Amino acid sequence: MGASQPAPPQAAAPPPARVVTRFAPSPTGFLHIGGARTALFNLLFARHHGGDFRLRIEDTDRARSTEPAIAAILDGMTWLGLDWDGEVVYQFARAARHAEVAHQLLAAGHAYRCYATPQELEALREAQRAAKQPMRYDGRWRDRTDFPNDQPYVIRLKAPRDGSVTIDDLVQGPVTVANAELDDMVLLRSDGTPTYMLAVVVDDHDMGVTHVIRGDDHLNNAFRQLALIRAMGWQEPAYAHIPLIHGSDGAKLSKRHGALGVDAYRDEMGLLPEAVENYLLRLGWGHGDDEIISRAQAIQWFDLAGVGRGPARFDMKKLESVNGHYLRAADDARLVALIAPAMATALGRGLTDAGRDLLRRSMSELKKRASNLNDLASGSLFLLRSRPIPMDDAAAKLLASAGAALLQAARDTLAGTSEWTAPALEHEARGLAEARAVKLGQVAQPLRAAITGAAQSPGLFDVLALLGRDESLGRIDDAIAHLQQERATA
RNA sequence: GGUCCCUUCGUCUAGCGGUCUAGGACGUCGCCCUUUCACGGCGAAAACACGGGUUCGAUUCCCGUAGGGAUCACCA
Repeated sequence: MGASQPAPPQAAAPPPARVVTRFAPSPTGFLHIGGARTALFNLLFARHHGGDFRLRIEDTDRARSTEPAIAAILDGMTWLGLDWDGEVVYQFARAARHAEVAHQLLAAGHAYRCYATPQELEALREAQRAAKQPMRYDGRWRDRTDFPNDQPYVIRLKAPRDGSVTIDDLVQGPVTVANAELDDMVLLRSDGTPTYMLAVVVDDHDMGVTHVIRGDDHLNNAFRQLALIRAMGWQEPAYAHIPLIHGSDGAKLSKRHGALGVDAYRDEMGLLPEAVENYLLRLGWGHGDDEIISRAQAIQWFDLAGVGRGPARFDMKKLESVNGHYLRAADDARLVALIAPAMATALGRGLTDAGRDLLRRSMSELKKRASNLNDLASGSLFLLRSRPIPMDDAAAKLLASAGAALLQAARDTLAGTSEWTAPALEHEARGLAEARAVKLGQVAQPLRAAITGAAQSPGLFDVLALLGRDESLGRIDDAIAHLQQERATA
């Protein structure tokens, strides 16, 4: 600790404070996957300790902050169920309070006016760069009192110059930085607005934040923020700096591999929020061999000590796999509702109640064959198509090589079944295959093509049962008619 | 470049001095199930970055090297 550190405010231990964490995104873009994970960890930690999870929008940069970005962040948080406590705090609205603290520091002698111009500082940096010296403010106004009257000035923190500061980071462990490495940061700009460094510290303090959990790109900032906290004599929060997420190639996450808004994971990739949450939780944190972890279990198990110290790579394949798991576990009616819009678009018409009911009844089979909602929707389309349904190339080939005669025989056999159920239909089909001394597949594949328009589908007899007698027979008739017409024109 | 952080299968991770012939998951490959595709089941290949220490004993502790990352604004 530096010799010039002020004494801790209270020697007596304060009562065990209620844990308060916060997620503080700046609304310059959308809520990306890394931010979502940071928010998740903050939420889980707070809930684990029965505390509060707050949300603060860091919109002090007026030029870069936008309304749509704020809306997108709130939307993304809501979708993922990252429910925050209390009101959202907008940092810009607190600028007066921030300035007040800066002036308080100035009055107490913990801060000073600096009249160096931006050009002057740029020249300083240039000289340092040329001399291969570390680039930092040299404190030229730190002890001066000959202030010009009409010149603009900034307020800088008079930070300790000797000694060092150690942060016992809850993820990174003890990290020590010499005070000589830190320069006197700007608290209040010459236009009177607060800098980020000032704003975070004041807001965290005023919001009662006890644990600052954020990306490790802020680790270096923590030391300067701590100097400010100590100058004010405030209670120091605990810090936890979690590693950033990297792209699949190990480079910093970019548009190419995953650094999209979470809305893209929902709207474009068709992922379920609980799957994204589970994947994010496991990215950088583990609990033994557990992979599928519910929110309730996560709250019970989550701890900062379990967070890895190295950056993790984003792996879309695994996310899809986790999504597939949650898709299969999801409620059928919910899935129907989720894919209905996309299906209506593909079909060019809205879904009828009968159509929705058919989807719901088929869902247990459909969802086993999809790992995201897009595939689920496209894989379900054949059920709702209007006759005659379109054939893909594989299906057309299957029908052509089978021939109309076989289809007709199959149609007659199926039509003769006493009850239109999957077991009964399968029994009939097997009987036909046996009578013709062919494998079941010889009969089933052409039928599948006629019924679904594809070479792959859920179990054929389940589909027949689901579609019903009239629709099924009708589709087979369509295929037969098509084959005969082709032969006639050939 | 200065400072700080990190390093177990391709990827996410378990491991917190002997239980490691290093476990799980995704991916890959093979087999089974089977009317197709999936789901599911079984199995295989696949890792402690390197070099020094400390120790009776290092994946586990310490120090280097290499590699990776973060950060050095009147941005956040």
